[in-house]
Amino acid sequence: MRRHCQHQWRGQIKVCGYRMTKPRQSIMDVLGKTAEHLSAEDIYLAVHKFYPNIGLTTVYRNLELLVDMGMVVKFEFGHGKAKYELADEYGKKGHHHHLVCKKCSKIIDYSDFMKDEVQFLQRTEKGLSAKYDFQITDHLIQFYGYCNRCREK
Amino acid sequence: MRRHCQHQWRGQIKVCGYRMTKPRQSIMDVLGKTAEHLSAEDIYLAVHKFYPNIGLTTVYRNLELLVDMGMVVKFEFGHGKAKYELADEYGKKGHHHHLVCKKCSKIIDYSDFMKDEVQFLQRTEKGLSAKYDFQITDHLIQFYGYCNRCREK
DNA sequence: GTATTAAATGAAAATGGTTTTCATTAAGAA
DNA sequence: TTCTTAATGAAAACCATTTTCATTTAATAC
Repeated sequence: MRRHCQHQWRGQIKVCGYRMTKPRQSIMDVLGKTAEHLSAEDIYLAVHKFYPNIGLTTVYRNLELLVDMGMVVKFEFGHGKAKYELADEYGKKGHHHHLVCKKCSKIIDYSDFMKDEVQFLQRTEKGLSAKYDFQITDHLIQFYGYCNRCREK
Repeated sequence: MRRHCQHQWRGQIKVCGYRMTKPRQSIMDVLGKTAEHLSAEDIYLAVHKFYPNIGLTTVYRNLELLVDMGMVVKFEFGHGKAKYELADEYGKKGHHHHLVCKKCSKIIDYSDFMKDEVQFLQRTEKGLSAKYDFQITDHLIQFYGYCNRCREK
């Protein structure tokens, strides 16, 4: 897969038989420009600034579509609202995981220590697939705890 | 921590300044007896059979309390309802993780390949804590995919 | 450019898991 | 047994997300 690129997005959507609409484009733009982990409402508000006609429903619908197409990833960090980010291949962040603060909900992206992780995942996925006859397509690795500001000194 | 044991539960609750009530006891009983991953409603229905006065509200309230006390773990597998199980130290399952089928939502517990995992976690947590000044208390590792019945052959 | 047609949209209503409110009950100490 | 306060249950509220449905619009054909 290639890097973040509008033409690729558009192409992908066309190829899949969908139309390139203004709301669709706007949502992708917002996701492409932020480094944050946005909720549907966050995205709605951001798009609303330059495209005030957008409806929250449309945001949800398009996010679902983009997630299905693999261009966006949905995360549930456990505070009610789902968060969305561009998939590795479409965003500028590259492959990363998250540290989640249990107090302030701050989320830190990290992409260190990935060699270890890849090794661990390869071995484990192989072993699990075989033992449980289960086709693994995906994994979730998240660390929870307290960030420096929330930790009692 | 010690093994699954009613007297420990009760003691723990008392020690924390809470009262031992019939609904509380019932919820712990249900969680202690099942091997499944129960939702609040599942627990409500199970308790309801032998304690028909139980209210769903009470189930939610007590689950929250038990989670706070660390006796129960809450999981969000991503299909709307949270699932609950006894914490490692209180249940009979021991430390384990989950394989989640994206189609039928079946959840398989596994506790194999843990040596690798422990190694990976130790190294990674150590590295992340230091680099991001973040106190890690907890982690979530989950594999998603298709179980043998849902996988197109 | 215009007509055509099905996909996409937006507003409002519905959904459904979870939380809150509040009057009542009951656990545990005195 | 009394007393205090935590705990309970029913009903209502909450709130993120989905559904409904009439209207708009992107993309294709003319």
